[in-house]
This record gives sequence, structure tokens and C-alpha cells, in this order.
Amino acid sequence: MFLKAKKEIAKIISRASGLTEEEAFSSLEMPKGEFGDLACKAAFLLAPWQKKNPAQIAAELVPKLKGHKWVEKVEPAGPYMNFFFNDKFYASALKEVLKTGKSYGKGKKKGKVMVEFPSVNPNKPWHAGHLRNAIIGDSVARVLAHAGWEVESIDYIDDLGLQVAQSLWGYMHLGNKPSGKFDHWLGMQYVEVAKRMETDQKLQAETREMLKKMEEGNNEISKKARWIAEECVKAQYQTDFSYSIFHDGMIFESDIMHTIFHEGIEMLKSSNAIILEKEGKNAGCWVVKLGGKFQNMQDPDKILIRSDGTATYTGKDVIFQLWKLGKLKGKFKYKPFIMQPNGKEAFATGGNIPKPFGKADMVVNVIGSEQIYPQEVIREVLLHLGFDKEAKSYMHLAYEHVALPDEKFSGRAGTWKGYTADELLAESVRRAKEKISKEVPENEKDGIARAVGEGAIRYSFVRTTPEKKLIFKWEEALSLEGNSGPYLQYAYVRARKIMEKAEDKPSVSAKYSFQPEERKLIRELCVFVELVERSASAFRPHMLADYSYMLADMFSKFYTLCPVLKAEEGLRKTRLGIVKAFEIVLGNSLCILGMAIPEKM
RNA sequence: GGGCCCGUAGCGCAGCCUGGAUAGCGCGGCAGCCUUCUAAGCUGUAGGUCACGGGUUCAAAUCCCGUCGGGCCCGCCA
Repeated sequence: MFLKAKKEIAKIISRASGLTEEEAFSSLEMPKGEFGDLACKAAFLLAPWQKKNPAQIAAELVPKLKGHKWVEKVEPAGPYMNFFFNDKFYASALKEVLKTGKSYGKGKKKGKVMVEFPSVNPNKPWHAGHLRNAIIGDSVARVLAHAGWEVESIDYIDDLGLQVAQSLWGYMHLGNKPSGKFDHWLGMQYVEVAKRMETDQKLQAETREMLKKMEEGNNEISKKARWIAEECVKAQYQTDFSYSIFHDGMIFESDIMHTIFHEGIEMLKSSNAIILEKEGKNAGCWVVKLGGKFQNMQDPDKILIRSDGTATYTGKDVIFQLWKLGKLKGKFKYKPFIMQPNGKEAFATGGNIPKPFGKADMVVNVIGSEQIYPQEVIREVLLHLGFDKEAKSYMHLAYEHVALPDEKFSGRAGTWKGYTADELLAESVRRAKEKISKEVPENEKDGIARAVGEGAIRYSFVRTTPEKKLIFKWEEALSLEGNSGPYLQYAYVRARKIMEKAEDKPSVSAKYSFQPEERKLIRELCVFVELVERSASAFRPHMLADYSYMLADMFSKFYTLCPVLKAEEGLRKTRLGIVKAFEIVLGNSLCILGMAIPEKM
């Protein structure tokens, strides 16, 4: 609706000014203050070749811009030309939202995208840093889906890492019985083993030996390691679910090794993408010669296959990414792994069921910004292989890590203790519960506190741009007031309450005269459509967090100034329409942000 | 040696891609608003050399170059 209005007005401007429709369209913006609904700055563009000052051009152009069915008036304001929409426009915009409902803002059908996150080692609980990754990843997956993409959310599980070997050693030899949540318990074993390994050479040798067995597969150690990894992932996924984070599939490293690895290696070797070094320090290794911005590096050669024939981490990753992009013939077989609260089963590799995972048109990897370089290497390899299109749709969503005020999170040192995702949620829920009014019956409090506590954390983690480092502070992460998750939930709950109390249905009157607060709110509802598209194509869900806040803010202002249920008959039904439309749009937005909505607050 | 990210009010952030009207918001401060659809709310107020220096432009927080401060990366580790 808004977009349509914008396009039609651009046409009018184009005809009146001689600018192309594209130029006219991009000269239109939504002004901040009370400058109308649409501001046109085309006069700036016209000034150089008309050799007049922009204000004069605007004044002359304005009379020629009238006559659109949705435009009440056009006013020159210095060099700007401001369009004010009429009530008819606002009524139509409202009706559109009411009619479209849950599909409002939904984009046209696009291709298939695989989003990978958070790929945490399966030997410890998630801490605040992993949580940021997962919340960003889940939100990006949701916004891409709303924008029209077919989304597969996948998780890479490195069950062949040293960390798992160390944890397994702890499981077998430390003599502690598993108790409590398995990932927490296993994480503690890992910290203990890591500490001992610093000085214990025998232990070092033993874990190395275990790692070798794990890689070979088909033995007691490898089976135990896989079991431990799966148990840990199941525990980690309880955390996943408690934050409404969901996946479609889990790809285990051990399955990559015996399913697509050799094919991948052969593909690389037989291409011109990587070359076998005959001499020098990399003799015997297959390397990729880096170009572009890597050219001036001290060593612009990146080894993918070592001289002993094994692949480096980046080498393995290249193969995995090739699989995602549908470049390998090998297929994984899956097994049902865990039933998720959203009603969808999550599958893991290592079973005997085929699934259509992979073959994506676009890949989005949510990985820390410290891996920008290896991720660029992968893109470079794709280019060397001649996969230009794929290289362009290979996206690294780089995010900065979460740190504590005085130290980093370290899995090995155990600085995550006290800051696990589970502990954050428990504390957040506790604080939320304290705040619930005494009038709410005791048996309803837990459900409300859960939704609010979860929403507070999701919002606080998603609202900042990913490239900004996050210093974890309880007061900020768990904020329940102001620009916070609960503020959005509160606005939504208020709107829903009005709809519940109203006995009549909303119905937008053609004769309604919209108040300034109402116009502002409806205008903001219109923005949602374009915003979903922009947020998705930039892989920046924080834009929707920001938007939701502004939307809720405008509703709060409307709420205090415009009574709905007590409004006179002529106003009431249309205002109910405004409330309902707000409920729909904020609801859609909160859904994309993965935020739970409490029954009441 | 090279590369990437961050620097906006006391604190935490948005705006930068696509340059334009008084640089927005929250917390904290100060002053108000609950017999009125839920005060997890609303209103008002104070608080800013947009790190610094150049450049481009009619116009720069936004684009370009440089400097400084903070973080990260460049391994036959993962």
C-alpha cells in the first residue's frame, strides 16, 4: 500500500520534473518530524541543471504534483516537497493490514538458504557468547523465512575435536558420576581435564590416542565419543528450546568424514583451485594461492591438505560448504534426533533416512568475526573452482564476541561458570517474576515470568548490531524497562487486552478523521513491509528489534492519548481496527525476533 | 608487513550501505501523571567538539585519505 503510493507519486514527480521514475522514487523518503508522510528531495537533483536554487524549484514544482487519490496536500518547505496523505490512504493501509494478517510483510518466494549456527563444541553448556550466536542465527533464519526464503537451519557438531576427547577422558577416568544437566556436568569434567593437561604429559598422550581412535571410527572409543557428543547436544538443545531457538538438522563431523570428505578432497585436487607444492616450506601440501586483499600478506598461501594427506580445518570446512551449495554427490542419511517444542523434529546425520537438506542457493554462516579470514579463504576457493555465483551467495555473518567486564569467556578455563545460557534465563525469569503484580494469581506467574524473562534476553542480545562487541552486564541483559523486550511484550499484551474486552469487531470507517498519533502509528505499520526485506537482505535482525521498539513506542503514545473502548461510537470501531492492525504487525515482528508473548503482564 | 571491526550525551545503543530539514532512543538525573482500555506505562526538562585532522560536495555522523585509541585475524591448531 505504502510502497504502491510511493511508486505512483514517483511517477507523478517524474512526469512533472523530467527525472526518471527511479530517480524520483529514490528521492522520496519518510521524514522524521511533522513534515508529512513522504518527503521529496528531488529539487536538490534538479538544481544543477536548472541553474536555480532548490527552494525555488520546489515551489514551482509543487502545484504540478497534486491530484493523487491518496494525497491530501503537497507543501514546499524550503527545498523539500512534502506530501501529506489523506484519511482515505490511512483507512486503506489499515484495511490492508487487517486483511493480510500473519502474512503481512511476507516477501515473494525466493530460493533456498541454509543458515548455520551456533556450532558449539559438544562438550560444555552454552554460555552468553554462544547464546548471542544462536539468537542472531535463529532471528536471521526467521527473517529470511518471512522475506520469502525457504530456510534450513543447521548446526555443525564437531564430535571429532580435541575438546570432546578431553571430556571423554574425564568421563571415563575422573570417577565423577554424571549429575544434573549433562552439558553442565560434562563442561566441568572438561575444565578439570584441561587444567590437568597443562602439566600431565601422560594425559596428553592418552587424549591424543583417543582422538586418533575417534577419527578412525568403528571402535569402542569412537562409539563412546559419539554417544557423549549426542548426549551433550541433547542437553544443549534444552537450552536452545528454552530460548525458542530451533533447527532442522545437525551435521556431525564424523559423518562428514565418511560421507562427503573423500569426494570433496578429490574434487579439489582434480581442479585448478588448489595446487600441490613441490618445494619450499609447504612441500607436499595442497594449497590455495590467495589473491585479492590477501596479496600483500606475508604468506598468501593457505594450506588445505597437509603433506600427510589429512585436511586442515579450513580444508574440511571448504568441503562442508561445497555440500551445502549442492556441489557434491554424496548425501547424508539422517535419524530423528530430538522433538522440538515447535512441533518439528530435528534430524541428525548418522541414521538411515534420506532428507532433502542441502543444495542451497544461499549459505549464511553465523561465525565469530575472528574467522573472517578463513571464511574469505573459502569464498576464494569457490571462485577458483569457477563457482562465481555461489561465491556471491556465500555469506559470513560475522559477529563480535560477548565478554565479561574483566575477562573473556574461556571454555577451557571455565570462566563461563555462572554465565551459562541456562543461568541467565533462570535469573531473568526470577527477576521477571518479582515484578509481576500481586493481583495476578500465583499459578499464572510462572508462565508469564518465563515468557518475559526469555523475551528480555532475546531482545537484549539481538538489538545491537552483530559487529559490536558486547560486554555482558546483568542489569543490561536483563532489563525489564524502557527499550527492552518486556516493553514490546507489554505493548502487545495491552493491545490484545483491548481486543478481548471489545465485544464488537473492528471496522474501518471511510469517514474517519485520523488523529496525529494514529497517523504516526499507521505510517509505522506501513514501514514493516520494506523493513523485513531490508533486514533479510542485509542479514541484520537488529533492524527489526529497533523497529519493534519504535512501533511499540508509538502504540504506547496512542494508547495514552486515544481511548478505544470508551470512545464514542463513530471512533470506536476504527480505533479497534488500529489496535488490531498494531497487534498483527507487532505480533509478526516479535515472531521474527523469536520472542514469546505472555498471556498477561 | 597486510587485513577486518568498533569509537555518537555520565553509561548502553540506533542512525552510516543509499550524504540533505532541529543527530534519535533507553538507563541514570531533575520535575510531573494511577477513582479514566494494565504505571513493565506516559509527559516535560537538563545533557552531544558524532575520536581527531584533511579532502570531495551547494550540503558530511554518513563518502574518500590519513592519524589516534580499543578489539580481532594472517598456523601442516581447531
